[in-house]
Amino acid sequence: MSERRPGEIPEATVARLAVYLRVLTGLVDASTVIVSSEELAAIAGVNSAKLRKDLSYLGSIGTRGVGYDVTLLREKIASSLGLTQRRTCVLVGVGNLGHALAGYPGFSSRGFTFVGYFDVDPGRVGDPIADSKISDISELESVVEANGVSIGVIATPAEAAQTVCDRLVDAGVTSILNFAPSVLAVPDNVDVRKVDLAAELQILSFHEHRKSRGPGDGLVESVG
Amino acid sequence: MSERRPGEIPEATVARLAVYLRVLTGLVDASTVIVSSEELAAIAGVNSAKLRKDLSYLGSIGTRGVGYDVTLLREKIASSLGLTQRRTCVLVGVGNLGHALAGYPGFSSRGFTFVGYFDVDPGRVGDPIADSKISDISELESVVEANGVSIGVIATPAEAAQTVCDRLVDAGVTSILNFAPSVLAVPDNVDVRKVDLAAELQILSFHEHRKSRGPGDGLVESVG
DNA sequence: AACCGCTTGTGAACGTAAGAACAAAGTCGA
DNA sequence: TCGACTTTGTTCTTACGTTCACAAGCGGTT
Repeated sequence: MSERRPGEIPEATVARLAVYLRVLTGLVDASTVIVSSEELAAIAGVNSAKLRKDLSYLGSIGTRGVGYDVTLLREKIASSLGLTQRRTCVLVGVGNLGHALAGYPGFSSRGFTFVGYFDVDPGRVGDPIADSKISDISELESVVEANGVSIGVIATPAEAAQTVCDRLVDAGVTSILNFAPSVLAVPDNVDVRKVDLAAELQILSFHEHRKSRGPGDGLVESVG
Repeated sequence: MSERRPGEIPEATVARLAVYLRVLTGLVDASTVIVSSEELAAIAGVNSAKLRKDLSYLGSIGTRGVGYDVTLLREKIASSLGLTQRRTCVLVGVGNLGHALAGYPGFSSRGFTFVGYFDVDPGRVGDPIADSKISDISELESVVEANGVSIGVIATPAEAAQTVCDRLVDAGVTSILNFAPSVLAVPDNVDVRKVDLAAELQILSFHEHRKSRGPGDGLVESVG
């Protein structure tokens, strides 16, 4: 039992592959040719055994006694993540955060092309954004369908997120990155990842709280 | 074995508590008084057994046969996350993303007070930002120490992140939220959470790739 | 060609998390 | 006051993820 089909990569591993990819790109830029799992793991901030196991899901890439060919490994990871083809995306909700995302250099440099930026606010429509212009939300479906967009990024207020999500899914989008603080309901074939900024701070707050109580005593506070 | 000390809440649970908290705040606004684990789980998008187990770490809060008192539960979660006291934060790196974060309403409304916004660029210093002004990075330490800042948010380019991180830690910050695409090295007593925007898209890309190959065949691509 | 040292790839042990199922404990109605 | 009904809190099972430890395999050296 628990035989993993070839090509089946665990979720936790996928998330780390993206990190390894970034680190490897840095190594390529530094003209590094070979890297050992120990070195790579140290840079990526993980255990070297974990790194080797992660990479083993992609096949036998390294050379025993030597290490990994940096360029080859980077290509293997990129191909596993499906980054050999550019992917088209749309962004919905162009407030502060939406603007920041549109200007984020990491997206286009990593193979993601934004083919549309949408907002409901007529006052914003037509405004320039990242060498393009903000479009009215009514054009969402036609742009998605015309460009075969597979990824939608939602940066609207929480109230609008589910409606936008439904429209994206109906238009054919099968992956969604959600920055709105709300839980999205989607069909099974659609993947959602959420980035919850306030939640991140709250999680840190929890750890601060725990530290300030001192580790080891759990029942300090009187609830009365 | 594996007895968990009272007050020891699993990481996975902590992350979800923040979600429950947000949902509960919505219910309070809607004047809901009582909610069952089934209802709450549905809204939060989780399994109801998981939700009950999560809440059980906070003690026995619900009433069998009835459900949970919405207000009480919200207070319990807030207190567990250490949100009963306001926490002071600083933001370093005021580019596009930094501005968006500074303007994000979810932070101050949830008990986080930003007492400083810093940047290295002299051209930006003094610019207004979120009813405050951008300060020069040289003032970082004094502001952190004067305000007992516990949380630092890094929104600088990748190259600057580790240096900024070191300075924050030296000044006494014990929790860091990192938006820069880089791995931060910190002492054991410091918590780091990272938000890697490009990685999020890459993870979605992986799932798109997997879907397009069709589920079930793992060895389609010829490697030669 | 045979050996030695190094690093990978992996099997097995451990720990954490998720989900099903049920006993405990409360409310409400008669 | 008693019993039926509802929903929590928890136990147990299964799955997933991490880490250790080492055999397998490769390059360099003699």
